[in-house]
Amino acid sequence: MRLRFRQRCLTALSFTGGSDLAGPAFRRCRLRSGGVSRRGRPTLADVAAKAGVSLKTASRVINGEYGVAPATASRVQDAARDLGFRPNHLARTLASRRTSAAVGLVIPDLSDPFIAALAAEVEQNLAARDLQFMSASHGDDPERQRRQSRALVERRVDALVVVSAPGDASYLQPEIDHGLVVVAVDRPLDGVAVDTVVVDNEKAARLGVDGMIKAGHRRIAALSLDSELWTLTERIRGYHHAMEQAGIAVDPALVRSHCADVAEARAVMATMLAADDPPTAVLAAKGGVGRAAIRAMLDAGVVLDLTVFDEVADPDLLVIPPSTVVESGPVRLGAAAASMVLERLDGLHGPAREIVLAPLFEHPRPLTQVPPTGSDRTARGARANATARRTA
Amino acid sequence: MRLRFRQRCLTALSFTGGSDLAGPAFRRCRLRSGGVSRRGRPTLADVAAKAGVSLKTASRVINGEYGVAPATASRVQDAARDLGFRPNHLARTLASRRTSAAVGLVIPDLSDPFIAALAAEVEQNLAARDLQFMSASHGDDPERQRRQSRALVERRVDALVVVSAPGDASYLQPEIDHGLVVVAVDRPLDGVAVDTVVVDNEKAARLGVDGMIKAGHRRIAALSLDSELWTLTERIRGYHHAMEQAGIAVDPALVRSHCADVAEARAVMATMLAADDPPTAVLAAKGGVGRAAIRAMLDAGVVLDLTVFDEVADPDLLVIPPSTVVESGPVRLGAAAASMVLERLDGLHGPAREIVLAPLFEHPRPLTQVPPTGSDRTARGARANATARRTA
DNA sequence: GTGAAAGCGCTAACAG
DNA sequence: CTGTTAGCGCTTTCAC
Repeated sequence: MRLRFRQRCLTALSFTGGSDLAGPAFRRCRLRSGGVSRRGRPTLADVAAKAGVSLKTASRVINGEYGVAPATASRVQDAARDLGFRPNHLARTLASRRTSAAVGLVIPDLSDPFIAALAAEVEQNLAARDLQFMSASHGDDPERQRRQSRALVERRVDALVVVSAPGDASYLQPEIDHGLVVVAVDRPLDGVAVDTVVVDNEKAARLGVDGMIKAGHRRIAALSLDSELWTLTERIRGYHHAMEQAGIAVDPALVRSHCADVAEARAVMATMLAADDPPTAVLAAKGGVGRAAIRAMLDAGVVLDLTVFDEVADPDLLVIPPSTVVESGPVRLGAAAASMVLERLDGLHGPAREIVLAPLFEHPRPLTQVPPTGSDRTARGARANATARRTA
Repeated sequence: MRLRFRQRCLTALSFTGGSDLAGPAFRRCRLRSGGVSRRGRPTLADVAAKAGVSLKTASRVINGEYGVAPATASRVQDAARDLGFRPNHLARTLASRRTSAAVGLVIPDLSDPFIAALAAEVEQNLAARDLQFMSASHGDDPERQRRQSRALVERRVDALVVVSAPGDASYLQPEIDHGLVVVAVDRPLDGVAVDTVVVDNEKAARLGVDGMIKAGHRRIAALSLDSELWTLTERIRGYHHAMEQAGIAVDPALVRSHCADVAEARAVMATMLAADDPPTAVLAAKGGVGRAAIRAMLDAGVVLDLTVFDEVADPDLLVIPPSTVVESGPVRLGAAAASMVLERLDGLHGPAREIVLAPLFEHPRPLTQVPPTGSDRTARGARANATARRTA
């Protein structure tokens, strides 16, 4: 096959000499000769000339306007086809004083499946309205977010959908004043009042921890990353609320909300499990942290109840499935954000709107019911067998 | 916190009255008054007027050119800041006769983690060169791919990176002739000779199956989806080659390369497992199909050796980890594609280049060694215990 | 039915 | 150091 593939490729039309770009500045080297573009794209004027009509007539045909004799129209169409004419959307936007029909997506990182799912949904909803979609990643760096937003504004996007990095974003206010539509999704945007769609992450964590408390757990660990991310801090707040409401004193040794990375989370979990008084259940504030906890449990040979967030891909197929999965639902977030954008673009005025979605819960595995007797049960007491369960 | 969030949002600067867009056509309603744009963005002319200088001087300052008196320069800068001026990249592109500094990514679906990882890598490499990135999904529909490509060309992207739908793409040839850089990644592009970076999928499958044969398997099933996708058909070819080379007659009952979807793949696998003469190992040509096979094994209470593709997220954490994972490596594919684009944009001429990467192999679980005696071993004979393994 | 002229927001030569 | 004149590729008046 290796061979076949090579063949197919190399017997195809020979390469036409490469791009007409040269030098790091990508300057077009366009040599005019006789009034028609040498290389580079033909213009509407070229088409008009070839068809022997005026610019305006050519324009009418290309835009499907009425009032052109059929014969003239087809002459123009032939010329356009022969020349490989493609209308220049940039010039069109400029001349028509219309908007660019493009929307920018400012996100942390496209390679995160949660973000990718959200982005895909936004794109699909916008594509249905012929809006082009440009994305720019900021890697949770506020400064990069600012630069990326600026770049998109300079390209005159009609709207910005933002999954924001932490930090102030009031630099967007002037753009909003100048008519830019901004919608915050998954995380609120600080310093500007814009349409927002988020999930109640505090409640999500609170209910998750509550479920574990109801199952009899009292020693519940909480793991998160060292980050100012709104979603993460909300989840840790939810943990504390749930414990407080249940009248359980939080053991500081069980709360590590500032792990540097996933590897540290795993080590921290291992240490907790090896301690005299290990937790019997865990809240992991982020997908990767949850998987780190699972690895630590695997290493220690124990199975604790576990609440994780946004474990998008088949949590029930994990060796130790989490007992509770909280989903923000990237698809519904993306869909809601897209529809807010469209409404604003359609002329909706009025104050910033806020949608707070309820978190979604899944239980790939039933919680281990911990008998309410005694309070210093060990991790080993809560052990369960990973192979005991079976999925539908 | 629910409360706190509301507060923070609603006490922020009050919403300024919405976008300046109205009606479904998104036409700007821009009322001029006294020569300065009422709403809509200020132009360089506005800045120049406010600073009391000519257009060209303002332009010089905005572009950081030399030869402007410091006092003049700062007056212009102040004016620009006060007005909230942002250069119009579209107009700039048009006037300067330079390229748009944008690259289009034409992909099947952003929500696929493999594609998302590839896209993220392309974006990152291009962003480092200040190239804006636009993506467009085609959902493996050739007609949509054509439309999306056209839309990107009309926006005058400098290059197109394509993870192609099946089918002819020779409609790109005129664009290439007009200077568009096109790079195919992960899957070759039919009908045009362009720079290409793919993985040798035939070899990937062949080696994967070969490994299972070497472990003693003879009844090896192959599962794939009903699709013309190059990657999938290559993998099925690889399966047949491996079997042929080993002199094993392929049992047609074990090859189902045209499942309609993942659910059907699961059912097919279940049927195979329940048959008198079940397979002892499986090749699943795609991530989702692999997980379907795992579910079927789980249902049947057996663990067969399994080769899967592109199981990006922690295959070792699956209940039944595949014995072999073949990775195309979305990151290296994306990086290679990006660098090919950059080289062409930097003026590299010459024939289409082809990079064929070797597949990457991982073994989350050692293969079950099947004794070479007898040939009608049942699935039950190859059973293993999922809990016996432990990961590093 | 068709076309000429003006201009979108900017840069690119040239002059002063 | 600064300004003037063209024009990018297209749409938009408004006239023929």
